[in-house]
Amino acid sequence: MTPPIERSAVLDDVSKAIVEQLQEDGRRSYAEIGKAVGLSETATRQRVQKLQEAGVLQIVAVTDPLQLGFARQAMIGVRVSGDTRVVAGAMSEIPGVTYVVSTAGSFDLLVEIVCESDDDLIDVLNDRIRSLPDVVSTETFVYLKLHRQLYNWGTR
Amino acid sequence: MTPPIERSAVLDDVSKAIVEQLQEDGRRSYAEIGKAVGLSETATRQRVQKLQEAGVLQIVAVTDPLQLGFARQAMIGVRVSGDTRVVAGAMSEIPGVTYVVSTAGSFDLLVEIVCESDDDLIDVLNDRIRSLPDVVSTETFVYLKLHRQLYNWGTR
DNA sequence: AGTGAAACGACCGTAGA
DNA sequence: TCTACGGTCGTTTCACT
Repeated sequence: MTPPIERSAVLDDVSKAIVEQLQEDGRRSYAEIGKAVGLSETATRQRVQKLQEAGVLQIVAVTDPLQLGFARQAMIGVRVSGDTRVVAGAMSEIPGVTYVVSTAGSFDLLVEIVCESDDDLIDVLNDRIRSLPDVVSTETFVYLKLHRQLYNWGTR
Repeated sequence: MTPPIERSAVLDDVSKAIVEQLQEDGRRSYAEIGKAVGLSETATRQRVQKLQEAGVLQIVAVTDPLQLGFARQAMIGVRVSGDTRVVAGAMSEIPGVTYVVSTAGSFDLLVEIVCESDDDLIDVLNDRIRSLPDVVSTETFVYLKLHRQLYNWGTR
């Protein structure tokens, strides 16, 4: 007898509803959220706290780079010789690097960069990324328009 | 005479400090933030409100896909014939698509997907992405490990 | 755009089912 | 793990600089 397939039991329906509320407004009061999901203020607060401690949920301020004067964004595909983890660690330390992920495919790493101008982008690419020992080659994809950016998936 | 170069005057130093506080904890009280940046609670709240209305700042819950049972993530490089904007719009509607950006380079679009399994990934890729009229070809980069993810850049 | 004060509401610990 | 409750603190409005 095989056990029934268990679907991500991390969040029950009530917690999902709570998270949805917080995705709309991260500062919504626990009392209001509780009213919406049918729970007391205390219980709501306890659930949110547990989710945060478990690292499932975090409530943070998110800013728009364009509005802060960072007009240039790009994704860099990187091919690496040797340990990708070491290179990934080095990449993560570079100012303006907002995203580093190891991948399977024709790139070993994908690295997202945010900067003020084309000149900054060239500087970072040459001085900080391509100059790293194990970086074999890179390919740059300059952002033209961000169409969609979701910080969450899986709650609705 | 040329005017002096103006550096993103959207945020003065005080507002930057406020945003930094909220990046650490999106629910930190305005009173506490005000104390840290040397402003009254009211003034602090007014500044945050203005930033939110201007779309510079938003305070939201961010969840970890892995902990919610979405074990498979991938970036898809897409080559498109015709209007990339139309294709980008169609991509944005696909469930599990968390990121869509138009790029200059050997891909026209970069699309990030979050799903539960390899089977789901194959389904989305074939049934939803590669089946779109103007999609010429795709290249998939399956995520092995997310090293760094910043939701902000430019405040510190 | 900022402060300060007063009324209100949210937050947070504790107690108990 | 939930509800109930009271003390404390944060939020909100308003009058004013």
